[in-house]
Amino acid sequence: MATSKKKSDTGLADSIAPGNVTAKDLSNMLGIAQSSVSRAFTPDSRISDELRQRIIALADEVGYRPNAIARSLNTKSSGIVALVMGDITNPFYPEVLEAFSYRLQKEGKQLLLFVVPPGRQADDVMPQVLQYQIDAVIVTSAHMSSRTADMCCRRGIPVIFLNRRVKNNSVWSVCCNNARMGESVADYLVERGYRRCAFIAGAANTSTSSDRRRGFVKALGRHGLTLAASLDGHYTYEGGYAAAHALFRNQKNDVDALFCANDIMALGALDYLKHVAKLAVPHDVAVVGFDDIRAAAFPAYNLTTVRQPTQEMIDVTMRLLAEGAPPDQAGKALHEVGGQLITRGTA
Amino acid sequence: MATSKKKSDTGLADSIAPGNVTAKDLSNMLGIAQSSVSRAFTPDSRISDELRQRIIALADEVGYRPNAIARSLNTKSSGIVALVMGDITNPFYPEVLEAFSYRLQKEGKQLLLFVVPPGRQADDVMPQVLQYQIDAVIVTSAHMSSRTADMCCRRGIPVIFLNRRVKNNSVWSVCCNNARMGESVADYLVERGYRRCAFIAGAANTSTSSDRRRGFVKALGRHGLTLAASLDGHYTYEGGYAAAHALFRNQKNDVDALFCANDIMALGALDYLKHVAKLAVPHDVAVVGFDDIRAAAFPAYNLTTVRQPTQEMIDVTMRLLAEGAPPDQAGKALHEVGGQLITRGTA
DNA sequence: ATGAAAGCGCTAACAT
DNA sequence: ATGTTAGCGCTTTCAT
Repeated sequence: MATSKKKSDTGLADSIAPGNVTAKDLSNMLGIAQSSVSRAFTPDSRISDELRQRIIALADEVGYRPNAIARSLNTKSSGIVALVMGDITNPFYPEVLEAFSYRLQKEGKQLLLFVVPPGRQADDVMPQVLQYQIDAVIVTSAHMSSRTADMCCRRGIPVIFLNRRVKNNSVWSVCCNNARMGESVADYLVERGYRRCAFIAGAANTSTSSDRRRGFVKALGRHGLTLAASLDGHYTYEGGYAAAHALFRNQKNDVDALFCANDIMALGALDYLKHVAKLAVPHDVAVVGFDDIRAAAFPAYNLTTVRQPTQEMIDVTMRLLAEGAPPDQAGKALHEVGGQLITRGTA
Repeated sequence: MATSKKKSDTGLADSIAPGNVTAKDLSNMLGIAQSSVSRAFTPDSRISDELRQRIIALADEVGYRPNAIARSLNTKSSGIVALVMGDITNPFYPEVLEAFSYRLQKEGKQLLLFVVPPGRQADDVMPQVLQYQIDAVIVTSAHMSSRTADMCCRRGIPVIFLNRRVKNNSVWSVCCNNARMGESVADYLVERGYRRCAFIAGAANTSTSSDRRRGFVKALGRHGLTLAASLDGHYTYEGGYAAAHALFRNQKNDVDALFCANDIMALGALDYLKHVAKLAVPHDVAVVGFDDIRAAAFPAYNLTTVRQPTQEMIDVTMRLLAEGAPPDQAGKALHEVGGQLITRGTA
């Protein structure tokens, strides 16, 4: 029981009080240079296979792993990607989050998450985020000022907007072809005989909502129609519900189809129409959403919607990250990937 | 326009090429010691108010913020809390995530998120996580071996299981009073006249599911009843749907009430019962869930369920983190907070 | 109260 | 291929 109580003294780590073995400890135990230990954990570094094996073996035995913080300090890259997300209440975003997490894990990167509270901006959290030598910032469903985006850019931190188009051309945007899909929805509804089509918008000022609306209106125009109504549903369930309420409370028949800028609003609208207004969907009124969240396929809703190509959007995002280049001034800062109309029971 | 192009040369940071101003730069500009800059950003440190003001003022002007990575390196604490989450598909967990994120933001801490893919364990990601000098690990809805938990503990990293009870007494558990609420559900169903009650379990081996079941069975026993059936629904929508299908496909009337170990299974069961089996809920069969996710209140489901006190659970978790102490050997490693039965239309 | 100097644990030149 | 030596940007003694 004569276990020595010395610590970091002889350089031989006590096997009884492990926890934080360092590269120095390891090198002492093996009688080699500390830098060799570092090399053993650096791919493509000049070190003999034999030495690397010995180092790794001992490392496994004593539970050594390089300290990522120390590494980050001199490489100036932490291996951490920040994801700034508003509106996590919308089930679409947890789906994005899940996919993103898997993707980053595969690349050995970490995911630092910020949920932006309703009514606040991504800007508020950025100063904090930037203290961590983040490799990149992905902003989704949240607003960030050009000023802040530029600040990141100047620090060499790429900023990518996912599911938001942004004017600022020091950042990338990755989106679904929203306007085009808006057109598809209009074409589909008109083809099915609907003529008095309304639009339930998401949050004001969001490109996704206005792009979808623009395409929708444009295609209606091609059929000689105009928008029967347009309300703001704030991208929330409650907003969709309230919009449907506003449109149908008087049983007036001005509207026979509802295109909602996202699914969660569509669910809210459906719940009002079916359970409160007691209308028959799609007979009395059709409803179409956008995103194709999981619940859209539940029998209770069975929602016709536009599927966002989440996986492809993330693939593009990761590719942009890997390239690391900021968008060229020329302008092509927007990447669009194609959505798909999924027809179910509501339209 | 004679802006000098020198950089980090005289020590005077160029105002045209900022990005990474360091404490050293700042101290040079002010003709003071770098350690004073550090002190200016350290609460309760010995520095005159006057000097601190000057430093902060300049820092704001040039956009200096202390490098969190460098700070972490010598304080050995990164200000980052890791959240390891399985099953993000269950809407309950995004709700937890949101609340947790807000809470950590309030304390100035960062949230590192890991989503554990289905079929894998939290153990797989822990070695990676530990490289980052994490302040604590919260595990929710995922399994982690005692071995891994002990490893964290030995490194001085507190591990807290949220919504999972665990035998290992080097970690804390924070749960709802699951067994008690299971009893409440049974009492409620029996009181409403249901006699042939089935249980749809979550993932096998999870304490939450078995605790809820145990309480449920116990209370049924008090009323002289036994469990009419018990199936595994794996805590998923599809699992709940499949379980209901298995129980009701033959229109046999062995069961008149279903207690599902979580809400998302209950939604699956409800969708099958109402839209496929065309049964009347709650007339033909009652359904009760657990969690009180947002969708439980949607008119399409209107689910009677047990509300988990998410906020309180997180409060307790944060308090444990602040205290930092590992559970005392004596055993009281489990914190239970009270749930609440929310009666709606399905039972 | 402030300055000087020694690390935190690693990576990245340099040597050899 | 390996060892030696400087840092990365801070915090923290230790002086003064």
